[in-house]
Amino acid sequence: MESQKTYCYEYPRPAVTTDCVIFGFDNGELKVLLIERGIDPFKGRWALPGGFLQMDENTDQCARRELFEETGIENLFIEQLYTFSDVDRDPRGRVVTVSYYALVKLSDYKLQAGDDAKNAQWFPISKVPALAFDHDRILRIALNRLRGKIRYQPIGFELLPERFTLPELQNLYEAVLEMQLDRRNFRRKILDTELLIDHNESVKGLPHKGAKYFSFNKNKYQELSEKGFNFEI
Amino acid sequence: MESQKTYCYEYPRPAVTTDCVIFGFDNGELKVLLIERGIDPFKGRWALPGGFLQMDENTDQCARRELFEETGIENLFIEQLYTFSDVDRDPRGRVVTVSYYALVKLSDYKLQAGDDAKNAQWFPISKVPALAFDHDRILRIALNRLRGKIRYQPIGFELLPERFTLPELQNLYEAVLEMQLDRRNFRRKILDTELLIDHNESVKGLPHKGAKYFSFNKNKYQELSEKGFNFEI
DNA sequence: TATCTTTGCGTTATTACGACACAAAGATAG
DNA sequence: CTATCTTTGTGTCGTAATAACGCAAAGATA
Repeated sequence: MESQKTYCYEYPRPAVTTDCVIFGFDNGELKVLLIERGIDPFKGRWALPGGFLQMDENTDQCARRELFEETGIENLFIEQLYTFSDVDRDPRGRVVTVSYYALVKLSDYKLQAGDDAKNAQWFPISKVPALAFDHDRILRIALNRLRGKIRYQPIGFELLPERFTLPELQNLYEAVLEMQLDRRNFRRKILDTELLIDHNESVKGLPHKGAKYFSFNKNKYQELSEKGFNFEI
Repeated sequence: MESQKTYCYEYPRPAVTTDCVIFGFDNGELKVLLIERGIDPFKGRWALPGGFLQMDENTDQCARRELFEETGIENLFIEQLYTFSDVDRDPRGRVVTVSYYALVKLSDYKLQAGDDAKNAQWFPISKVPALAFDHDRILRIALNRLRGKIRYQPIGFELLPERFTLPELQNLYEAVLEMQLDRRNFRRKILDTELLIDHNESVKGLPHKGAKYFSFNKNKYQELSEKGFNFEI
């Protein structure tokens, strides 16, 4: 039985999808969430979560919806990345994809990823297998964007729990940027922005001095941004 | 007579277009190329040049094609900007547009713009009228991108003739960034990059000292980029 | 009480940057 | 021929940002 094709147009149209590169930070490693494809094409291969644009939503809403459907994650940092439109990028036919990248506080969602019927898994960036479609390329571009952006916008905090220590923050930066930073200079730069709230409480139970907890002062950042302040590491 | 609708799909699909913000620099002013719409919707209003994606081209190719068809301009700097997909952005129906911005050496194309059947015109940024569709928003975002990018990538040269003087280059930066720069510090920063080729020839026929001609050393920039060099003004 | 590891705070040398002074070039006016 | 005018081209100098590094304090263990 042939499927009904009820939506007709004067000129041919590509299908439009969104794909999302979801970054998380855990165990000192930058990770990305991938989904194992259950159907052809690329059955059994890992791919970025994504899906088709519906007629009553824009691509931002589509990306958030797909993300929620496939992982249960809501209300996270998400930003448009790039639109991929090569003629042969999908063997099923002409598909244009608007890609996004998202940052997840992994501490909040550790349990839910993989709960879904679909097989979802966090991969350390260095251990990502060959992906379906042109998703390797999308991931590479997302990574470059993240590396560029984390230096001059305070998006790193989106990857950490609400409360974090300076060594944790530095580990995050070192993992994302793949370079070593001087502990004392990093500390000074971050604290001089006055964007961290000091909780005057330290990590306990370690065999050495525990670091103090901080959290990011979002309100103050917005104030300062409006006055022309620029975050930079 | 109803038009034939011969392209049918199982699910509804948006139309996909590209729109392009074309910047030029002339007479000390940053300008943008607009096209007067000859048909509804927004008949008589000014809009960004653009058109529908064809099935045998990607959006980059589409943007370049449309640009050539409407203005005769070829082989210029062009870069994807952002994809706009709000449900109501086009009164004719669901249209997703992949926007681009382009930089033109106006000196090369002064004559051709406006040659076309369509009415094309260069507008100084400060004198752009209210545009059709959401093109105001696209222009605003393009301008922000240009302002951000010109500071850390040598794209300003794409707006100048092959040979230019340092005062001309500075005028360009001041027009784009809308701020005054110190002549001597600007000079030092630019020359210290060693990316300019000195032609040892000066502007003649002025009632004062003429500035020396330079041109941008594209090869050297690519060399240096690969070694991790970063341009910055 | 000594030891060990990590955090937290400081200093110093070097470099980058902004503000500014002044000479040189090329034309014009007397 | 000389004075003048405008713009280009070069140098200096004080301040601010940055990188490199020393050392004490905290918190646990032996």
